[in-house]
Amino acid sequence: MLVFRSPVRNVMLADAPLQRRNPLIERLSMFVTLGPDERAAVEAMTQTRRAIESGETLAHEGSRPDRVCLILDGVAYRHRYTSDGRRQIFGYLLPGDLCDTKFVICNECDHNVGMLCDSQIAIIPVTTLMKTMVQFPVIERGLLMMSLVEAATAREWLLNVGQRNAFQRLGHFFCELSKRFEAFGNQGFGKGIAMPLTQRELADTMGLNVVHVNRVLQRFRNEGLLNWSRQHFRILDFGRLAELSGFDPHYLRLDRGLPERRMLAY
Amino acid sequence: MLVFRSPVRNVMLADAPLQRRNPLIERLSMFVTLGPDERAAVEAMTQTRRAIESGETLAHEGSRPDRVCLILDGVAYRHRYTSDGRRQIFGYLLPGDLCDTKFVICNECDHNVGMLCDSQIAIIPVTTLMKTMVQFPVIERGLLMMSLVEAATAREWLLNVGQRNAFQRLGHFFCELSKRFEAFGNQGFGKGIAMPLTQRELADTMGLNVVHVNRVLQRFRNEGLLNWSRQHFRILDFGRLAELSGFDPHYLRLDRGLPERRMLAY
DNA sequence: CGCAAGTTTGACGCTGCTCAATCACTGTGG
DNA sequence: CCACAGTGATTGAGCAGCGTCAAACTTGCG
Repeated sequence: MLVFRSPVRNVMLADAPLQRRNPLIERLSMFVTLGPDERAAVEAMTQTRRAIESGETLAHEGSRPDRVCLILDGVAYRHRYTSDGRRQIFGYLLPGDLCDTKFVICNECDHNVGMLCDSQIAIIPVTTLMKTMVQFPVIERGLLMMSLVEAATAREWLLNVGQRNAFQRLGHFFCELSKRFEAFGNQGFGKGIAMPLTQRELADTMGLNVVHVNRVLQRFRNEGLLNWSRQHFRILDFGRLAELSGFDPHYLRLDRGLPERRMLAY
Repeated sequence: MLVFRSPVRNVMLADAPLQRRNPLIERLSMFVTLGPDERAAVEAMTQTRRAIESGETLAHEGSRPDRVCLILDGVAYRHRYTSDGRRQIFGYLLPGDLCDTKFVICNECDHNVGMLCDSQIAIIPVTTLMKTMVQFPVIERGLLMMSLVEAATAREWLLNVGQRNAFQRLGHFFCELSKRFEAFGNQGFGKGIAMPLTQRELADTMGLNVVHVNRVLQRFRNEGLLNWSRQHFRILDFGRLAELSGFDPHYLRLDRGLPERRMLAY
C-alpha cells in the first residue's frame, strides 16, 4: 500500500515551496477575481506563520480571540461536546480555510477547533483582517462567500445526519471530501487521499458509533466502492457512491472555481 | 382548552398595531444599539408589505432572488428534500427574521423557505438593503450577528440530531423555541406558545419518524414536562426539561438582548 | 519488546422505523 | 342537519438498524 503524507502538503512541497503558494489566494480565487494588489494584500496579511502540533487547540469554546488563523497546511476540525461527553464534529478545515472570521464579530467562540495533524498556520490579527477587508471589498466578498459555503455545508450535514442511513452518510461524506480535495488540485487524487481521521472521528462526524462505522467501511470495501485504510481513502467508483448516497456537489460551489484555477495556473 | 392564534400575531395585535412595531428593529436591538436615524432607515426599508398564505413558498431552491423578505408576523421554515423524497427542516423563521441575506451574495438559493401559516412579510429590494447597510454600519453589524446566531443554531441542531436521542432532541427543540419566543416578549408565554407545526414537521426537524415523535410527546405529557396539543405547546417544567435534554441557551445570544429590550420598552 | 492507539469481530438488545388500522377534528356540500 | 372527505393524531405489532459491551487483533512507536 502506497504511503504518503497529507496530500495537500504533498502538493505544496512537490509543486512549489510553501512560501510560493498561498492557499488563501487560491481559495478566494474560486469565488472572486483577485488583482495584483489584492493578492499582495492577502500575501501581506498571512506573513506571520507558525507550526502547530497535532492535538493542539486553535480555538477554545468560550474564548475571545483577537486573531484569526489560516490553515496553510494540515487539517483542523470544529467540534463541541455535549454535557454527557458526546462529541459532535461540525466541519473540517483544509488549507485555505479560516478559523474563524465569525468569532471576530461574535466576540466569542462557540465551539472548539482542534488540529488533526502537525500543521502550518498563519496568524492574522483581527485589526489587519478588518483593514484589508475595508480596503479591498473583493477580498471581503470572497471571505463572505467562503463562510456561506461553510454554512451551506453545515445544512447539508444536518440533512445527511437527519435523513440518511449510515451507509449514505459515510458515502456522502467521502464524496464531499473528495470533491474538496479535487478542487485544490490535489495531485495524488487518482491514487487516494490522505486524511488524518480515525474511525472515531468519522463516527463523531456522522452521529454514529465506531463499531458501526467500521462495518459500513467494510461494506464499502466489499462492494468495490471505497477503500479506507490507515487514514487514507480512495474512492473506487465515485459515480455509484454519489448516487447511492444522494451526493450533489452543488452546495460546495466549486463550479465557478475550476476555470478560475486554470487561469491561475498560467 | 384555551385556543388562541399565533402568539406573535397575538402580541402584535394586542399591544400595538402592526404598523407601530417593527420586529426587525426589535431584533437588531438585541445585538446593537440603534439610533433614531437607524431606526428610521429600518422603518423605511420595510415599508413594502404583503400578506402571504400558509403553504406558499418564499424562496425556491435554485432561484436567484433580487429581494429579501422579512417576516413581520407568522412563521416560515427552511427545508430541502433529498433525492429520495425525505425532507429535512433547517430552521424556523419567526417575526424579525430575514429570508435571506445570504442568497444575495451567493446569487442562488440552496434550499426552500415555506410559510407555515398565513403571514405578513415585508419585501426589501437587494439594492435598498445594500445601501442601508453601507450607510449604517451598525445595521450591517446587527444583520451579520443575526446570521451568525442562525449559523450557531444550525451547529446546535447538528449536535442535537447527531448526538442525542429522540427524547432529548425534542426537549432541546422545545426549550429553544420557548426561549426564542420569550425573547420577543411574547405575552402569552405563561399560558402556552402557539406554533403552527404538525408532528410531521417536528419529525422532519429532528430526523425522526412521526410515530416516534408522537410517542415521545406522550412521554413528555405523562412525565409532566410539556403539553403539546393542536399546535400549541406549554412547557410545564422548563428546568427539568432543559437539564434532561442538555439545553444551554447560550448559542442564541439572548443574554445581551434582555437589558436592551428593557430600555426599548420605555 | 511492550505499550498505546486504533481496528475488527461477535453477541445481544434497545431505540426508533415501517406498515397499517383506527380515532378525532374540521370543513364542505347536499 | 348530517354524510363525507381530508388531515392529523394515536395505537399496535413486528422488526431492523444501529448501539453497547467486551475481547482479540493489528499497527506504530519509543
